[in-house]
Amino acid sequence: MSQTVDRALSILPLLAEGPADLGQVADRLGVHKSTALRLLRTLHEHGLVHRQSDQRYRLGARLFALAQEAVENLDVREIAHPHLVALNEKCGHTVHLAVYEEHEVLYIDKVESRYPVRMYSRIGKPVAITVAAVAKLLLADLSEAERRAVAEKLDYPMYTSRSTPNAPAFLRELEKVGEQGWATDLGGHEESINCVGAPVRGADGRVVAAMSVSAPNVVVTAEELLTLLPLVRRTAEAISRDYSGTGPGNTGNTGNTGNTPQKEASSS
Amino acid sequence: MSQTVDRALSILPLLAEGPADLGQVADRLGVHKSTALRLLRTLHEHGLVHRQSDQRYRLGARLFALAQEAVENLDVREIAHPHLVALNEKCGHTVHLAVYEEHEVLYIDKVESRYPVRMYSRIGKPVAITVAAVAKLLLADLSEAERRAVAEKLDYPMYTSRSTPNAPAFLRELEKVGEQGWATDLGGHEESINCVGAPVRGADGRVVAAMSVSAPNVVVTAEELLTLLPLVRRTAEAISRDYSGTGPGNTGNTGNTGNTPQKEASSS
DNA sequence: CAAGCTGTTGCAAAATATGCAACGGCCATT
DNA sequence: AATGGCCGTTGCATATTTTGCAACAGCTTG
Repeated sequence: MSQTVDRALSILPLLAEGPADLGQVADRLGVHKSTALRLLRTLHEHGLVHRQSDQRYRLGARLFALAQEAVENLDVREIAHPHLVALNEKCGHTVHLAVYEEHEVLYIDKVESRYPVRMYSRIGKPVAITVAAVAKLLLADLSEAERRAVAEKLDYPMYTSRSTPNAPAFLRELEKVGEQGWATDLGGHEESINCVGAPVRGADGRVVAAMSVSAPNVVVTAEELLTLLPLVRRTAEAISRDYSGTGPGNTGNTGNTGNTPQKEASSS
Repeated sequence: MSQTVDRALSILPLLAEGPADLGQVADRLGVHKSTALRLLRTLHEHGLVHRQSDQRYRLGARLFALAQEAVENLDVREIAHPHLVALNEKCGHTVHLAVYEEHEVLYIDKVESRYPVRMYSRIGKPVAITVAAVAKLLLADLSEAERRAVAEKLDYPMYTSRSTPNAPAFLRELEKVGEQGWATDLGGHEESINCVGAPVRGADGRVVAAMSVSAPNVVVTAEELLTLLPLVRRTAEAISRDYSGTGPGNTGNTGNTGNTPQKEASSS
């Protein structure tokens, strides 16, 4: 809609691949060097782009800070967090919270396992959408038309032999998940890791987030993990109740507009 | 330099404070609603902004993904990571890696403590710059003029009674840190948490990153933590050697330009 | 039922971004 | 040591793009 802004924003994913110099940016944008320079300068002023010692550009610090602030202001996350911690204290495994947005599912919170074996995942990282328990829960709540549309646009990488192979299988799985109200991922992403998840619902009954407990085979078998299902579901329902209490169905924040409260702090 | 882009980017920090509707955005930008609409649309197309169910806008998912990709492509981080893990395995405490950029210090990697007591901090989060050991290390390497300039622009919040109180004290501390080649934070940020850190240097001897080990009093006393200093310094030097080996002094990446390799995966 | 609010579109005026060409610094080459 | 080439940078005139306006549409509120 706005050409200038469009071009400027196209620089960001480009730099996410790695540092680039002015010429490379201009080429890939298909614009004159001077134009690219001015766009980069504007991005630089806003801290979204940083110029390193060799004069090349890469993504800047403010980007992290923004993403950070954004995720901390998500009210579902705020409400869910203590529940996730409590769940982790009970079972000891890794707990995740995820949301669906714009054809992507991404983690917005995580409580690390107490066991020495940990799994790789990170807040903000897009989820393996075709296999993750949280992804199934979130997609299962979409209308059938939307599900179909999404399912057909996806790739179905075979992470393991138990990964969801194709769109029909995925749609069947989503239907099942939608009916039973919970989901699993049994070695569909990494051979040795299993997950059990449950949905968090708003006041209108729609799924606004999904949570899951994950653990590797070496700690508990899939069957043992499944015994946690009632606990997981109860936790998800507790979050849903808390969440429905605050804002009626939507994603309204707590009302802090205009100033940025620093509620928690970090340490060296 | 580019007004349109400038305005569009100004929307991001605004939304970081919390969701806002069209009118609010237009007002705070000082532009007509239709203008704000078109800017928001462009941001939306790029996924930087998301429209929630109540029609209000907030920061979008792609922002997280971008920040994520960016941090994973930082070569210092990539090189340092195995060393940090190894250090964590030896001592069991939380290990941090941080860089300085554009008047901010921020964490770019973290290995969690193996002890049940953990500390709050998150990758991408700006560091408490006046007290953190890593911040002292990074700022100590700036020229005296820069140090002075930075120190005078800072706030000096008294997190605890042992926080750095003002600019002169901070500058003295930086001088000391620069000379001795290591730094501490003994309860300056949170009363019960101590840190020891050491600098990572590039081939030209300049400090490119800083690492630290942090532990709460309840696990080890400050004196015990200080016995780890040689180990921390050796680790930092090992990282420096690895880092200097790759690119001569700069922040060159590994050469993956044009395609985005998916080297690691997440799980539900 | 009407009034007010919010978001949305088409259009003409005007401000803005664009590409060009020329300059300057830097490194590598001859 | 000198030169050639490369990359980033600037001023300027052209014209493309954005902007604000005014009117419309959809929704909730009085």
